[in-house]
Amino acid sequence: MLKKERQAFILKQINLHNRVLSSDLSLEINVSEDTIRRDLLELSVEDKLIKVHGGALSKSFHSSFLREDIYQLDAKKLIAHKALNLIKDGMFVLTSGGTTVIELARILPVALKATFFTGSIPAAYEYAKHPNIELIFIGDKISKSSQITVGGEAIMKINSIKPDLCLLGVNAIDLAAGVTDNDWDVVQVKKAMVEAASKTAVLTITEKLNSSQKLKICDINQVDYLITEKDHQHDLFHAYASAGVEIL
Amino acid sequence: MLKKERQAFILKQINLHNRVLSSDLSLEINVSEDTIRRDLLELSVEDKLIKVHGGALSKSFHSSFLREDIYQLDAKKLIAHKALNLIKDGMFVLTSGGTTVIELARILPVALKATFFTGSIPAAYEYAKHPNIELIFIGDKISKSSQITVGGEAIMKINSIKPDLCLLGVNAIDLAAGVTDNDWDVVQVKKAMVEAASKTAVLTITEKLNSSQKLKICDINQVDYLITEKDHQHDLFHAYASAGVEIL
DNA sequence: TATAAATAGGCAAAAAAGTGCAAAAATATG
DNA sequence: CATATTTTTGCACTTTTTTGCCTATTTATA
Repeated sequence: MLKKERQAFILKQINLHNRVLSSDLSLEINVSEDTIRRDLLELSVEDKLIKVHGGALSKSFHSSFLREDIYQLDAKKLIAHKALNLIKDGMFVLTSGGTTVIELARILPVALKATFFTGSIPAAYEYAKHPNIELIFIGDKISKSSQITVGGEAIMKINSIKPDLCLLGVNAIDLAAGVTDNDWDVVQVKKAMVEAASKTAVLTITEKLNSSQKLKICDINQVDYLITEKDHQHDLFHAYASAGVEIL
Repeated sequence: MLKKERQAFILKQINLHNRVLSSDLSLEINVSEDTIRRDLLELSVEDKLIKVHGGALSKSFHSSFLREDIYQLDAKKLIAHKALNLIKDGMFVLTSGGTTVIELARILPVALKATFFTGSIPAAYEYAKHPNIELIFIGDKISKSSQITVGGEAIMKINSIKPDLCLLGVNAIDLAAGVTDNDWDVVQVKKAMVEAASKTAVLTITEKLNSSQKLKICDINQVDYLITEKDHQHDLFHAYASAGVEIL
C-alpha cells in the first residue's frame, strides 16, 4: 500500500468513526505503529486531524465556537489572567457562565490539573478542550437567554458538592445591594453556588461596579475576592476592601 | 511497444485500479523503472494522474478525498432533513451527540415546539439557540473525546425519563453486530438512551453501514428507524428492512 | 506513586527518485 | 541516400524517502 493511500485510508477511518487508535490502524494496514504515528503527525500538521496520545481525533468534532464580538474583551482577558492566581492544582472549582468566565476557561494553563463544575454550555465547551481538567456538567433545564443550567435538580446537585472556589461572572455588584441579577432562575442557581463554595470570587468589569438589579444573589460580605481590570489600589475599591473583600 | 501506447496502458491501469506501482508496470511492460518514472512524470504534468512515491494514483481517487468533508456534510444535512419527519410538536426527544445530530439541531424548524434531552455539549449549544424548544441537559462527567456526558448519574437520569424518540448518531452499525461503538463510557450512556426511549432512530451515513466496532450498544431489532443519505429502496437496506427496521 | 503504554529521536537498510551520460532509435534535412 | 539532429531508453551513481527497530522519555491510569 502506498503512503498516500494509507493516509487517505486513515482520514477515511477518522471521518467515519471520529477517532482512531494507532494500534488498530497498525493491525488493519499491516505496518508498524511508528509508521502510523508518522502518518498521524504529518496529517496533523496538515490540519487534517487532531493527534492525541494513542491515536487521533476528527477535526470536525473539535472546531471551536465562533467568538462573537465581546464587549471589552481586553478587559475581560485581563480579569481572566488575574483570576488564574486563585486556581491551584487539585482544586474543585465551581463556575458560572458569562463572557469573562469563558475567557478564563480559554487561558487555563495546560499543566493545571483541577476539577471544574459548571452549568454553562459555552464554558463547558472550553473546559472540555483542556487536557488536564476534569469537567462535571451540572445538568437540568437550560435557560435560553444565558445558556446556563437552571432548576431544582441543578440546585440540589450544587448543594451536594463542596468546591474550594466559586468563580462568579456577575451582572451587577454594589456595596449596599450586594451581587444582583435580573433572571429569577439564574439567581437561584448562583445563590446556591455561592452558598456551596468555600470561597467566592466575583469577576466583573468595573463598569458593572456600583450598579444593581432587582434580584439578589448574595451580600457583599459573602464575596471573598473581587477581580476587575483595574489596579487593586484604585479608589473605586476602597469601600469594598473595607467591607472585607480582597481586591485583585 | 511505443511510448504513447505505453502511457495509454498506464492510464488504463490507473483508471481500472485507482493506483499503480512503478515496479509492477516495469515488469508488465518490460521496460526499466526509469522509463516508467519518466512516463508518470509526463502524465502528471499533463494532469492525467497524481504521482506519488512508489507509483501513481488516479485523479478521481485523490480529489474525492479532498472533497470528502463537504460531501459528507451534504449527506449529513440530507439525513438531518429526513429525520425531521419523525419529530412532532410536543414530543420528548432524547439525542446523542455526533456531527449528524448536530446538523439536525441546526435545521430544526423555528415553529417546532418540543422538549429535547441531551448530554452532548455541541448539540446542546445548537438546541439552546432554538426559540421554541425546551432543552434539558443531562449532566455528569464530560468525556473529553466525545464531548458528551458519561457516568452513573447521567445514566440514572436517563433511566428516569421516558422520551418518545431517541435520535442516535452512531459510529458503526451492522446487521449481525448491531449498533457498536468504541468508547466504554459512551456506550453505557447510549445503551441507556435506547432502553429509555419508546422508539429509536439511528442516523448514519451509509459508509458506516455494515461496519462494526468493539463495544455493543444494542441489537438491530431495537432500532426502529434507520436514516441515511441514500434512497430507502437502495439494495443496501434490504437485509435491514427484513430485520424489521424502517428505512427512511 | 508505580506500572505499562505511547512517543520522540536517532539509526540503518531498503526502496524509490533524481541526474548525467551514452548508446540506440527515430526523425529531419540537404 | 548519407549525415546531422532529436528523442528515447537504460545504466551507473548519488540523494532522498520510507520504514522498522532501538532506547530514553513522557504520558495515562489504576
